[in-house]
Amino acid sequence: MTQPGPVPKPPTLRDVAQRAGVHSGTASRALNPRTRSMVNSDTVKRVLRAAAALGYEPNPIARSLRTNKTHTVGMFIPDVSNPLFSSMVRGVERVLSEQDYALLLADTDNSVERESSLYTALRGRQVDGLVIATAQRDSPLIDRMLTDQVPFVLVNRVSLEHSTLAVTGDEASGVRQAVAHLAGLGHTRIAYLAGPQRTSTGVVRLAAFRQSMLEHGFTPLPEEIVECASWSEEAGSEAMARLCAAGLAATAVVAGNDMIAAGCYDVLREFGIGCPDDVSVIGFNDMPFVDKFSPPLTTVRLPNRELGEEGAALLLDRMAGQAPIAKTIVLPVSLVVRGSTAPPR
Amino acid sequence: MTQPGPVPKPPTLRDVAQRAGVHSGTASRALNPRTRSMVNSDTVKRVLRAAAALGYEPNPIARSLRTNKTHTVGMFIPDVSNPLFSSMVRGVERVLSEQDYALLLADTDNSVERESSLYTALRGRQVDGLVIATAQRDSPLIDRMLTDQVPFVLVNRVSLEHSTLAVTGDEASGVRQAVAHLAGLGHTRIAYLAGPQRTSTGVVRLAAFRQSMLEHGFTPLPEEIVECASWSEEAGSEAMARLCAAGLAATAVVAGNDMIAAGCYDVLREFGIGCPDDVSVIGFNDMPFVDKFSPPLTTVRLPNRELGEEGAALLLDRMAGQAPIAKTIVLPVSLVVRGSTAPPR
DNA sequence: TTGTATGCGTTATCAA
DNA sequence: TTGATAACGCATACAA
Repeated sequence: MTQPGPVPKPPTLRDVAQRAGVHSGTASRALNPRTRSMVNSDTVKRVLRAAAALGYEPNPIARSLRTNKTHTVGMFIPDVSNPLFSSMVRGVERVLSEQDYALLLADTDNSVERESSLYTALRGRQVDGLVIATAQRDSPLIDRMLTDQVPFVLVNRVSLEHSTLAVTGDEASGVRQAVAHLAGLGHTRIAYLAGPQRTSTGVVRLAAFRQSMLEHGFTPLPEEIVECASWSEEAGSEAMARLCAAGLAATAVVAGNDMIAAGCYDVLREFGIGCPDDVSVIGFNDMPFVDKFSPPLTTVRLPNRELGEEGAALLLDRMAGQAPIAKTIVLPVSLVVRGSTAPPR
Repeated sequence: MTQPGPVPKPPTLRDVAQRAGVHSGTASRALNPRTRSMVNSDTVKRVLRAAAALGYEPNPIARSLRTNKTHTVGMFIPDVSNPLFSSMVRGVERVLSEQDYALLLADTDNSVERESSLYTALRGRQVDGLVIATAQRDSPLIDRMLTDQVPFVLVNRVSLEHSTLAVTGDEASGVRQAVAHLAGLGHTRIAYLAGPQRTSTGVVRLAAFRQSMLEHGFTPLPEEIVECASWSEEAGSEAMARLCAAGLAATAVVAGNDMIAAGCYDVLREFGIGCPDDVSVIGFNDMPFVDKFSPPLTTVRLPNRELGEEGAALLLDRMAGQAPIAKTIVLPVSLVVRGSTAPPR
């Protein structure tokens, strides 16, 4: 059994310098790839060898204090436990870790207050940049980042007020594909269960729906477009119930996302309305297990993980001064046709 | 339109001290609750006022350099995009942020090498502690943390070799409840689709299954216990197919987790075997949407978020020197009975 | 090409 | 109770 014993202090730059027989400044230059050219290649070799022998790792804290860079990126999301966002987190984390950046995660819980206090905390920790996947439209976050001049990129949302770096799925195309698919099946009366209009995604999708309907020459009745209180199953149920109560004449329903579609399923079953026999349903996001629904859900797949990856890459470029201040990357989305859509009868 | 303009440098301790007419050392003591008692209460007031006026925020980098504490905790998980883990992350993040700790997330992707290099990276960043939710049994991670004497807590797993801090669901009870439920319905031939035995969870659940069967006086045939290559739907399908190929005599199947159960569903359908009519199925985890399966999946619910919360709290205690070095907290689990289980016919 | 010196913003030690 | 001063480990401007 090994004794606990004190942990030996990690070697510092000076230890390395001493062992290599040079001064710490030289060791610093030799170790830093960017300044390495300033030093004799023999010396470089000696320093490198000494560093390796001692198992030297630069102390990022000290480095940060000196350089004002932390090699750390913060990410704001409403809720990690939502698969939609966790996929983005995964993408972000993956790209960052490849470049030796660390990810500081902040769950805002959809609270603007919490977002604000977390922002202060992250700023205090001197994150070099921020990935924003929260989409509350009334949040002052973007303004604050702009005045603080901290590099950031919006993921899965855009700003209507400012031009910024952003990576987003082609929401409009997704909605268009959904409507076109239904139209192709012969549907003409299509209802829409919109996500909350206080979120960026909510308004973008709804606008795209209206536009798509127009393009097909369909004119949805006002009561056939109902806004959900949140992106949840419960809100979806509630909205769908309202739709049914109003006397459902539509033969198809497009839901703002899969959660809402799931709520929709519940109400359909409750009312004894068959899917897809009586009404077709389309969701959004292609969340895990929606292919196991009965019937399996037709839905629009967003490249969430890629969204995160592209966002992180863009931010990294920006922080390196390689990217413009504003630029929007739009990633393609695809309709995944499953069993919840069929011709109207 | 406001001009970009340079961002004013944030005020430092010396700015505060100057404004309060004291020395920076005094200001430091006045600001720090722990040392505040050493300073005249009038002076404290002056300093506090000055700090507030300037909007002073201590620079955590400088503080860390001095104190060797970063107020940062790292978390290792196999995959954030798995709802199981993302719930834990949420729990951890929640508790940490309440105490002004930040969470550094590290996705190991089930790779021991990646885990190792991420560990080096996080150590370098001087995290004050670690939450470990990866469960590869052959990983040297625990040994390294032990020798490095970095505080850590295991979540959703235990170490068979060392005694450590750990928070886990009552896996054995979960399995027992599952088996008891099936036995109560009249099943006597129960098969088990085990998770990979290189994971801690995999072995714990399998052992519990064997034990539970024994307690009921049931003796599963060797071919009725099959190990899946991973915790995935595909692996579940494959294992279930093997079970069927061997001539399925069991009337019920317990799956190592919900993913495996989902794979099981696919094969059942393929073979034209009815669930729950011909065979009952039980999963593990109660993942989102398993209630939407057809039939809705009976499963064991683990308090994943609470696991994360308790883990973080325990780690915080430990880091404050308030918790013992080794202690296991076991959280209760519950069986959620849905449509995939019924009496055998 | 290398050495020297200084400072990043804090906390802690030692005097006063 | 307060002030002065020295680190913490690194990067860099300047000198040699």
